[in-house]
Amino acid sequence: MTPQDNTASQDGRRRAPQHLTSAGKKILSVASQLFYEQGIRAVGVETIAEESGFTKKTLYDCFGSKEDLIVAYLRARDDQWRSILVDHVDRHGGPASEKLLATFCALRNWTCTRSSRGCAFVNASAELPEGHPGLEVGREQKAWFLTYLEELAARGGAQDPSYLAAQMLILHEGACVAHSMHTIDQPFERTEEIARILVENAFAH
Amino acid sequence: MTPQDNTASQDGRRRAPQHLTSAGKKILSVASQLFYEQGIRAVGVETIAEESGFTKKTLYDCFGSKEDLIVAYLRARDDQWRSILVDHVDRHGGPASEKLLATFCALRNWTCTRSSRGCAFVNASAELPEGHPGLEVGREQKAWFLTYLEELAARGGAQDPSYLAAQMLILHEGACVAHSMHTIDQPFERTEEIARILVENAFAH
DNA sequence: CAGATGGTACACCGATCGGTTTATATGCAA
DNA sequence: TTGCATATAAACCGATCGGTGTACCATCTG
Repeated sequence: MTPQDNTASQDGRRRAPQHLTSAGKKILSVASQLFYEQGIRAVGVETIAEESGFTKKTLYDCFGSKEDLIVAYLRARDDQWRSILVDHVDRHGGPASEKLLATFCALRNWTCTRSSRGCAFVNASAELPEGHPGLEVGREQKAWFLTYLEELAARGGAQDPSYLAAQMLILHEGACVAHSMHTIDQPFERTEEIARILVENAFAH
Repeated sequence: MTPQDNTASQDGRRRAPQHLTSAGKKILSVASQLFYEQGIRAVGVETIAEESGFTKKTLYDCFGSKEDLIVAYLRARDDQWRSILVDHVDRHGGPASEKLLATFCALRNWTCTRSSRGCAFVNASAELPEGHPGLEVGREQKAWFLTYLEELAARGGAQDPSYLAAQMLILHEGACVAHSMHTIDQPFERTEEIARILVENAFAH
């Protein structure tokens, strides 16, 4: 529950980006940006090394393989989104129903600042072959998020928390895609309006 | 409006897969499956040639480049989804409001038979670099779909057709992702239930 | 019969991929 | 002072990438 603890939570398995060399941190940060903006397969380790100002040797000393670097990238993104989401929702006062709606505001903020090309885990699952350990990170991320929504819904006294959570999740995914594909205007606002209707329904007595 | 015409519509620009050699058709069909199931960048032209039983030379005689083959793949998928959607909705009797809901049934059928790994255009936009002609195919596809939803909504006398269409689009995208990521059970049923609520709201007097 | 057309088989191209190796230099801690 | 950890620089590896060239063969059409 401490501030720096809100990303290490829920379950036993957890990451370890903190005991990275400063070179490792820089490489991971550069790799994350390139992977997200150009696609994982589109970016070679050579490019990552050059862009980060370190050698390929150093990269391999820090991460072992491109596969492990990809996993580190996805874990780091997972961490960032979790903490941004939780922070935003926690700061948002009001009943749990309002907190549920605040998740869409968090999504809009997150998306507009550093996530304009859709969900990194959805993108990764389009690129990575079956069995790649990065896919497991994505599954964990989605499962965690669904559980988080469920807890919010339950805390607010929704009639069917898991049902409402599933609805919210569909909306999140939809907003994310609609935004990244530029199909409609103001996708987050439109989505939050849908969510408001569903939330009101779910909390009706 | 003739049966074989329902994919060549709307605007001037249109494809031409019909004047493909039988070898070309086979190559395109194999490439489509591999591109969709493993990702575009993950599949090399060598593999496509081998799997389809033709030579790389023949592949290049038919399509010119991998880039053009990718575009042909996306166009073909666009065609297939459009005709399946329109067929399904046309066969579905009832008022336009019911036809709007039928689009989710069409999506479920399409997805469960040959589209279990999410939207090909969303996946492509995660993989392809900016400026790739395949991205334009995706934009056209989404724009067409939005217009199609809008026309259905307008025909049914919705209060704000473009607003309702945007809502429906968000739901389609969300259902697609939720299904391909296996995050929740019965995503299409859950999504259609949301849609029903929105449609009822939109047609309320 | 002549000549496109559509195909096979296969060697070959330069570039890039992920990954390794060797040898060297620096800075910090016992 | 010794020694380890963290770097650098750069050559190198086999494999695969997208794409080309050449030579030959079948079939259909005028």
